[in-house]
Amino acid sequence: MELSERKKKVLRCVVDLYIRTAEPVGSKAIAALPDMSYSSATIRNEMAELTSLGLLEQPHTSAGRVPSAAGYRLYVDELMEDQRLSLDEARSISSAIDEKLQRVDRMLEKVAKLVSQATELPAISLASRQGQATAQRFDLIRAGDQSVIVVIMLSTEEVVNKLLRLPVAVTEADLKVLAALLNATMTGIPAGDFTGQLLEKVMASAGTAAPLVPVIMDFTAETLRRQGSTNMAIAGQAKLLGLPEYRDVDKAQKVLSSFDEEALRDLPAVMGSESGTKVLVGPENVAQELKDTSVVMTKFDIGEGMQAMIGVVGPTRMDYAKVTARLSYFAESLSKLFSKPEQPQLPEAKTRQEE
Amino acid sequence: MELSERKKKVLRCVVDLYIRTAEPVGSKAIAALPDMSYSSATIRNEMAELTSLGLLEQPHTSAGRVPSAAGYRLYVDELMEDQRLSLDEARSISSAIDEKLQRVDRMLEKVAKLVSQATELPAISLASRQGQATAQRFDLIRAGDQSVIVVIMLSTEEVVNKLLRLPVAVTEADLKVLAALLNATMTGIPAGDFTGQLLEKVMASAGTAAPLVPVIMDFTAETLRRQGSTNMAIAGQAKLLGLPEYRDVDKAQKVLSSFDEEALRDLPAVMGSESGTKVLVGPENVAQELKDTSVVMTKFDIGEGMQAMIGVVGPTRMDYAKVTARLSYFAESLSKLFSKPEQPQLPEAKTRQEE
DNA sequence: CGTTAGCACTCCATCTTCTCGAGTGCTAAG
DNA sequence: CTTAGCACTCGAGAAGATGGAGTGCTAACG
Repeated sequence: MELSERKKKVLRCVVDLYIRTAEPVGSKAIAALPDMSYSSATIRNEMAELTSLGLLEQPHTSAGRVPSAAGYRLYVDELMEDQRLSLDEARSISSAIDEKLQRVDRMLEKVAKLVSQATELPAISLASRQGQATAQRFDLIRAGDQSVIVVIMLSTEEVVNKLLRLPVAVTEADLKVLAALLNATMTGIPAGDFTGQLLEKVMASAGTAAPLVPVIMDFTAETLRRQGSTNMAIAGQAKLLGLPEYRDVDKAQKVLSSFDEEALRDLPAVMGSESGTKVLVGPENVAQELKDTSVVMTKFDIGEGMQAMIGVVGPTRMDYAKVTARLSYFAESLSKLFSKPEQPQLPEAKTRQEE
Repeated sequence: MELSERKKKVLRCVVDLYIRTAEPVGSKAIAALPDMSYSSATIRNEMAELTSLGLLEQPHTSAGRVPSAAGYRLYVDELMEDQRLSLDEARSISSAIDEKLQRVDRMLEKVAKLVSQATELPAISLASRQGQATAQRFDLIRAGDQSVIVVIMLSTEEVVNKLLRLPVAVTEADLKVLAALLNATMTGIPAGDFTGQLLEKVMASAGTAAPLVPVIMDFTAETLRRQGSTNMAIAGQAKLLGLPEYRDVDKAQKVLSSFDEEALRDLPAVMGSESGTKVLVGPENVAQELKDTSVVMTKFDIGEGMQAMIGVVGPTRMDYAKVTARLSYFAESLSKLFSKPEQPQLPEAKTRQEE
């Protein structure tokens, strides 16, 4: 069923206005809008029909209308004007991103903070790898008589290390042998296959350096497991409380608690595998706690088999246009930043957008 | 001026009760307490005097009494019964800590979460080093024709690494020379001294590997700077909203915002340098936002020149005895865990306490 | 002299009632 | 098809009424 142009226009106005004011909007308010050339009575009729179509709702008789979940859906999918960032905003965002982002988790924190600032809502950022990581190469550095630094290069191109204290002294020669052994036996093996069996096999050939093996294996397995898991960061939680719909402390607490818990872990599942922005409107939502609450998430690739998502959590009436615009811009900038080889730190080329 | 025993007892009861109920306590409630052998009228007299001494306050005539900041102070300093952990609690806490805590920031997150769970309040954990870190040793590992892994061992005994992509190919020999050069010139130097001058000097001697030098120096300086800074983690923010005093959204928001901002950065300064537990009661507090709010922080050493702090933020009427007991226990367990060499992962010896 | 019972008084929290106004749906005229 | 007009609905917020918890004071008690 297709809506008339006028109905669409009215619906759009209702949503826009509701987004701004957070209060039910009446026919008069719509009629007063600058580019609305009908009287409030006409609008009323249209609104009545939109209501019976399930796109608007009335909190009670004689209150204005509020968009229903279906109404938001339609708005997001069809009616929303895709709001470009102004030049200023784009500039300030990209200069913020430019800073060197060292490690993944630091990066996530930073990004979450930026997104939160840009949207004035709580923001989530997460990154995960698809596929199993394996160790690709081991190096052992002798850091003293009784300490060794283990450096492991992973298939994901990430490098991890750990300083080990030993109860016994080891020689350079020991380490050389051990490193060769590790590279021969423990590379290319997914986390799941680090079993007691493998341990025994490796230790048997390890000679004097045998006591080191279990520790290194533990560390490796742990690291690989961690690689598979999802990192995430949240910022700007307090912003939620500034919004009128969360003046109800109970509601706010539910949402905030769902951050603490692992409830958000399965966001990636909900998002599916395609990149792009998804809007989860109110009841369609992931966690039960998040009625009245929408989640907007953008998924994108950051190279090297990693996927990242950024998103915000806010009231269902949040300004979707603004939020999605900002998220897409962030996503784009970030994936550019990451696909670029880290090394030649070229001054960011002209990637600005028109206003 | 010294209070009579009875006054002390009354004061303690008022605070205890207020902690539990979050409501002004009346004379009758105190008199009804099991080990209170006076009538409500007597208690009333005592309370009136305590009020005129500034230790209690009345929200208004004909409401019960509430401890004043000074009252809390006295309570914390003298009256509080130091509440030992029950055996069960101690056991559950130490088993939680036992898990391997890999990196500092992971560790902080985990600890904050645990503390928050144990106290049912928002918790903060932070760690910082005192003194300047320097690089102690450089190793370069060739990871392919055009990539190198830089491994830096710091004076703090932490090891960091970074994978570098190069625009040019390098040989093992190049790297060996460069590593020697780095170890000769860039070790033992604090972050502040990584100047353009040093860069030029090192590059002059670097030969074919010269292009690598600036990147490594950048990374080193950045790392050292980060070492000096304080890491921190916060958990359980949503718990704040469960407390009656923060049903006032504005108040809650102020406190939660102060987490987001860097307001807490100067907590270390306020804490001074001695180890131990400090209670910052309401108005004595750090940030202006935190009126009505107290902060309990415990500072302790975790070896290798690192100091850590754990603490909670909550209403001034929080259960100080419980909170400090738990914090001290955490602090003790953690500093034990860290002072122990990581390697020989002995089954935790008997460090339980009596009930 | 310290302790306690009794009592008048205060003042907040809570509930009820009332009023006001925004917004609606319907009808009839343009 | 659009618009003006009007009676009607209903919630938000103000105003008022009620009850009870808690106080301070006084006087009696051991």
